[in-house]
Amino acid sequence: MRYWLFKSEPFKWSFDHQKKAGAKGQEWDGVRNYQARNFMREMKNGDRGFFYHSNEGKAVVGIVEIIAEAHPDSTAKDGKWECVDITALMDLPQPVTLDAVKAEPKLKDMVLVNNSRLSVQPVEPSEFRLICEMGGLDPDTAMTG
DNA sequence: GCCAACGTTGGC
DNA sequence: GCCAACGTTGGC
Repeated sequence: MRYWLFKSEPFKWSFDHQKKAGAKGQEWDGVRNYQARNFMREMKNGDRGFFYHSNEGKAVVGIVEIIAEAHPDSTAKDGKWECVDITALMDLPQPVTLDAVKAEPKLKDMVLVNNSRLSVQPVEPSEFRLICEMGGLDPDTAMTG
């Protein structure tokens, strides 16, 4: 099991939208960055991820689960772009802001801090656990429950 | 709204 | 294959 982070501008696709998509989930389409695509190719069903609001909010707001592994992006004209499907699992009771992440020395190596433009990125299990705790969420429930 | 950082494109 | 020009992302 690996852990990830999905970034979205809330006015385009927010965690509320994601929750309304329900258990059938939604394609994480529109990614046109090779690094991000390659990470999606590594994802497995059941992997967990953070849902992060960029620009407005700038905070980790919820937990998602991968429910379909990489497949062609239906919004791409050619076949080289792929995406996964994700479903919303739960909210973070307290969103964990980018400021809070930057203020925590244990999180200084997060991709979120060091490569702010990458929209799909891996998260270390220790980082995932800590952010769950900071957000008031039981890490075991969020990570495996 | 600005701009730094980064990725991509295209001329050579 | 290099690199300048351009476009986009996202923090501020």
